[in-house]
Amino acid sequence: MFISTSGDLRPLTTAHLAQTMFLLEKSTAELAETVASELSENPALELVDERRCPNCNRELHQQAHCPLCLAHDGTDTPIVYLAARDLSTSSRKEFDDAQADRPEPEAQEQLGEHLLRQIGPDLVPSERGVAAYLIARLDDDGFLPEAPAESAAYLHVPLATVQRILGFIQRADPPGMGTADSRHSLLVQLDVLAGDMAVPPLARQIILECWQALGKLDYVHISRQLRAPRAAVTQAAQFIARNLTPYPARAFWGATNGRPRRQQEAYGQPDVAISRSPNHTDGPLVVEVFTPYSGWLRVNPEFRSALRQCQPEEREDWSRYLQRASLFAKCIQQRNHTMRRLMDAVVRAQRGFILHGDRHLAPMTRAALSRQLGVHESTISRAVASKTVSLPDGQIVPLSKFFDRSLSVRDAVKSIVAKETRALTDDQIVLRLREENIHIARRTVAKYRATEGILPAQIRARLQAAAP
DNA sequence: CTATGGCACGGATT
DNA sequence: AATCCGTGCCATAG
Repeated sequence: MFISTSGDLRPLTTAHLAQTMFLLEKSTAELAETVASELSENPALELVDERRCPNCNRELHQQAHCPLCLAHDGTDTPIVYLAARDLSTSSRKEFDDAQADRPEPEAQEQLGEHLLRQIGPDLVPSERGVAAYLIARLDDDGFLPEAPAESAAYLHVPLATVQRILGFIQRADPPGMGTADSRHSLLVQLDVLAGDMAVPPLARQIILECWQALGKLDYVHISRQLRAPRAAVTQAAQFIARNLTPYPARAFWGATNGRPRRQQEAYGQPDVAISRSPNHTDGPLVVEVFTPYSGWLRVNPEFRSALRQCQPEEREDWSRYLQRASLFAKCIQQRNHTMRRLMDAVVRAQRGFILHGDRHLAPMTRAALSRQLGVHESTISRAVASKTVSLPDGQIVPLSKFFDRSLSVRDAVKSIVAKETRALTDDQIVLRLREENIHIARRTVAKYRATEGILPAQIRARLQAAAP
């Protein structure tokens, strides 16, 4: 219905196919670079700064798409169109806002720089390389998976140097980075904190001697083992829970409170934006597939005619340019076409999820979708893997979330636990789910709990007893 | 005995 | 061909 773009879109050559795949797996940001460099290298390629409505092909001026086509036809047929990133009007502001207080796409790298800046002044020049190496080796949680001695051997520097630098890293802004594990990290954080606030005397001892019991919130056991009053233990444990984090890297962004660490999903600008139609909130969903350029690509007609009258010795080079430009333009077109069809199918299938949340995610596989669209499975996989989507509520999620087989069930588990009055065991949760016509094994509930960061029933019960 | 987590297997998915 | 996922079995802790 919206496929009125000019020409034949079937892959003509293997080169065409290969390059289209190559382009499909790029995110919008990466595509921007590719297009820019192709434009600068290839004089035969031209960017025409003129936009047309992808539905009716009418020329557009200021608007992102033509209002006639937005006036909805059916009820929930999605409107899918290409939009130049910098011209997208509706969601632009929200992206900026979202980006302001959220982790950047390369949070890891930024965190690294952040650390280096802090400790830089303390280092002699020869130590900077060591510091950079150590920081680069930190994992997602901020731990150093290898022993300092290993790093020292690898870098051919004295162990003492490594230890000195690690000391700086551990005391830098998100405190406790560069330690071996959560336990060491907590101890370091405690030391840092002790500088400017009162730390319960028991806290350190509990972490040192009752690590396992602490994880299980078993205060009775701890107070017996340390021969300390219950109240003091509880107070110390609460201090730990409130002020320290077992995963130092994650504390870099956002607040440290909120115990079941809500791992907020963090991405930069999305590759696709889904929003409600501005006029009819019940109407079709509006889907913007972003392109990194405005206008469209084609072979420069002047270049083509110049070819006829150029010098013979230049002819070969020129026609090579020409061919390459036309191939590139076709591939970009093919990519955009595939992305539009892909998003159209996805949005049709997942309308409920988009509007009403995780619970309504319909099971959908890449394989089935590839059959529906008549493309190869790997095409879908690649296209899905590197893209993010912003939803009407402003969340930015990876496109792959639309293919999560267990999301809706996990959400059901979450809400059952959230509503429970007494802590339910996994078996009881299985029964509750059965009432909602969801049939899964007890073992699976346990797995889902784990991935959602929900504690086992016994510990939840203990928490409930302590809290009110 | 009950609740839970680890390991590993088979089947589906990518 | 490699990976992911749901599940059964078994060991462990309380």
